[in-house]
Amino acid sequence: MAGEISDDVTGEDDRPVRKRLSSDERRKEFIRKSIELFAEDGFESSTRELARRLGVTQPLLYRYFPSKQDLVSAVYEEVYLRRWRPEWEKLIADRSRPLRDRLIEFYGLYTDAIFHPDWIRIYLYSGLKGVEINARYMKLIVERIFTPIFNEIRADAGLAPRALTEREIDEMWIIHGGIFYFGVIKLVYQKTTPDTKAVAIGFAVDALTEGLKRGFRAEA
Amino acid sequence: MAGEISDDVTGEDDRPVRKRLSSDERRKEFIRKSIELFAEDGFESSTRELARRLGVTQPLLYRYFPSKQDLVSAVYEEVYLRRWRPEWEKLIADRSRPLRDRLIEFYGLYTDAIFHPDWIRIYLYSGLKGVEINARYMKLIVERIFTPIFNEIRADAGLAPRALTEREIDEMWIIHGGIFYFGVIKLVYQKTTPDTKAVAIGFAVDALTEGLKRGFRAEA
DNA sequence: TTGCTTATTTATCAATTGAAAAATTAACCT
DNA sequence: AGGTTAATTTTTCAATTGATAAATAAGCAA
Repeated sequence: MAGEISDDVTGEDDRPVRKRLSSDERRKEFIRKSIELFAEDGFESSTRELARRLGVTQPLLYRYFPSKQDLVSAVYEEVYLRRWRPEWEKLIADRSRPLRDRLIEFYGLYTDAIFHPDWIRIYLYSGLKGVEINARYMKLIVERIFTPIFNEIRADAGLAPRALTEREIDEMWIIHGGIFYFGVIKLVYQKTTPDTKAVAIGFAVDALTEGLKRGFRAEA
Repeated sequence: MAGEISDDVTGEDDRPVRKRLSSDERRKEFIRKSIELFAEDGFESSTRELARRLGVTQPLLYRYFPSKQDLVSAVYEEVYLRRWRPEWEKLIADRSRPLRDRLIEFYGLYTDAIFHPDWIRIYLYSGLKGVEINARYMKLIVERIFTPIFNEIRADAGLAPRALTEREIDEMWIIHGGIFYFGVIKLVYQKTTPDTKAVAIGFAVDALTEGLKRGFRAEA
């Protein structure tokens, strides 16, 4: 019941657990625990439950966030943007390696980043709540992931680069969404192992590559 | 504000709108409006808002459902089970038609049934809430959809029937989930047109068929 | 019409919610 | 040590929630 205030302190245990945190640290703690809590129960979780889990009182929250909605927004920012790795784009475009290897490695890293209950659940919750940051994230996927992958598949097929059509974006969503949905099933509903993930990614990458190339054949 | 009690009455407007409903009708009305409301705002929507939309008072709900949770359960039943069409399975297994046609038609019908905001949102909400009916539904998909589709693809490839491996189930989830996720994007986040749906389904069906057959090649 | 059944409303509760204001106290600085 | 800053708690509110009990009235049967 008591004493669940902090996780790992200095290592010293003769000194009592640090009680007052700096403004910065406390704010981060609120966000960190919120991610955990919102992932479990949704954004309707109470600020009192959040405070209880942090071992502080509920009104303290309002020293750091003007309203609960501001806390929710901070959680969005953290969940969506902090896990994005700019190097993913470089990996996809690294033509010194076979395309299939690159795509499999990219989706391995990408799913390592997002196949966590908190990420997936908050993504779904925020999508359901109709938040605009969700749409922003999807736009990011199209621009920074679909576009380079598409370029590489074109190049690999010996074809000139060109922009994606709406139809091709939809097709890429089928596969990308399939991978995401696989994560939802394996994570939210049951357990998963690294190798089943790898197998699924291999299947998806081949389906994407073959599927898009099949479409290219119809071109002049 | 007032008078949003019923949809279409007799046509007479001098007579006040029908107020009392039979026990059966009222119960159905509660479920019907709940689906609408829960799809919009999630299961945390208040019973008062529900009553307001029906033009009745809030305690009336408790004549028909012992608790809000019972109403939620009734909504699950309605959403999940009422839309399932047993003839889907027959369609998939009808070998008088080319396999690709059958699969495309099946996914056309299936998505016609589930690509509605209420279905998709309630499916996601209930999944996030960790309800067991969601897991039951996924089991239904594997048994009544994946299994027959898999059998047909085997037969189409001239191979003997056999049970699905865990790996093949995962692979089928990638494609099936991709179609579902496509629906989520097109419906929850933007609009869609029938032909973009057909194109996406064609892509997915080919990816599934080719992908599974590719796996079969490794067999003895 | 009269009377009975039951669908519906009125009135009310206790618990929980987000939030504000004021009091307190831990920790840092000189 | 003493004094000051600011992190934290105490106290408190009004609104909203799910739910109950009793009063009312609509519609059917006689």
